[in-house]
Amino acid sequence: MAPVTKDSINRRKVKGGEAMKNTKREVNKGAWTAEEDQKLAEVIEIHGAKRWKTIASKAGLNRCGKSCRLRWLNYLRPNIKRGNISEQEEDLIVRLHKLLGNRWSLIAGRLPGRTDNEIKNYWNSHLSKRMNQKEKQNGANLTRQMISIDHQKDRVQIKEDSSSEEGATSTSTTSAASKGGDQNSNINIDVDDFFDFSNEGPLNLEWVSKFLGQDDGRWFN
DNA sequence: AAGGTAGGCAACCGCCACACG
DNA sequence: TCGTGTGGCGGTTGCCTACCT
Repeated sequence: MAPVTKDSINRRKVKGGEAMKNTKREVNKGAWTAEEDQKLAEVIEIHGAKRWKTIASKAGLNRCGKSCRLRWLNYLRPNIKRGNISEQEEDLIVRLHKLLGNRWSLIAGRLPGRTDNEIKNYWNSHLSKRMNQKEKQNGANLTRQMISIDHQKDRVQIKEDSSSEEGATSTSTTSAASKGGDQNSNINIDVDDFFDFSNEGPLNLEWVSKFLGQDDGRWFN
């Protein structure tokens, strides 16, 4: 299947933008036009990317603030990458998903220029199917590491989640270990430390491997 | 050639958390 | 403390294109 091209998307935008107007509430919905994009970008350049409701009104767009925010973050934002997800990025997505689950915003935070929406779409359309195939190949008994965050204690706990193909799931909790500690224990670490990426390169896989030590090879071939 | 189907992506929806008065 | 507004997030939908029969 050939990818949906940018041109085709833009053609769709114009057509859909007109067709999907919600006249009852006088709020535009559906695809964005190039004119709307330009207006939105101009207003954000002046006022900054905050107070989305104000931005929407200042731009003269019959859009809600949420729609403007989404459009900016997923499409118009500078330095945004679109398409052509590299093998390295793909590998990182898979590893992070194993660690974090469907926390797309957190995963996107590790991939500069990528949006949570793009990663979510990429996962749903590409990786999830391949993961399912891989899991079937590897047998019924799987071990998944699940992250849980204790907001009261500001701690992150990584649990091993053993599941079978029948869907039975049991979560075992063993004694806490220090960060990067015992291989057979759950890991209990500091939230700020865990999500502090300031000292790392954007695609540094070492910290992922620290938690997923059993996976030292690529996921897909 | 025409209709059906799957893939892919943008955008919307609903819920939740947080800030502020 | 409570109500309201706003932003953020994940799930889901809608629609177009390319491929298949």
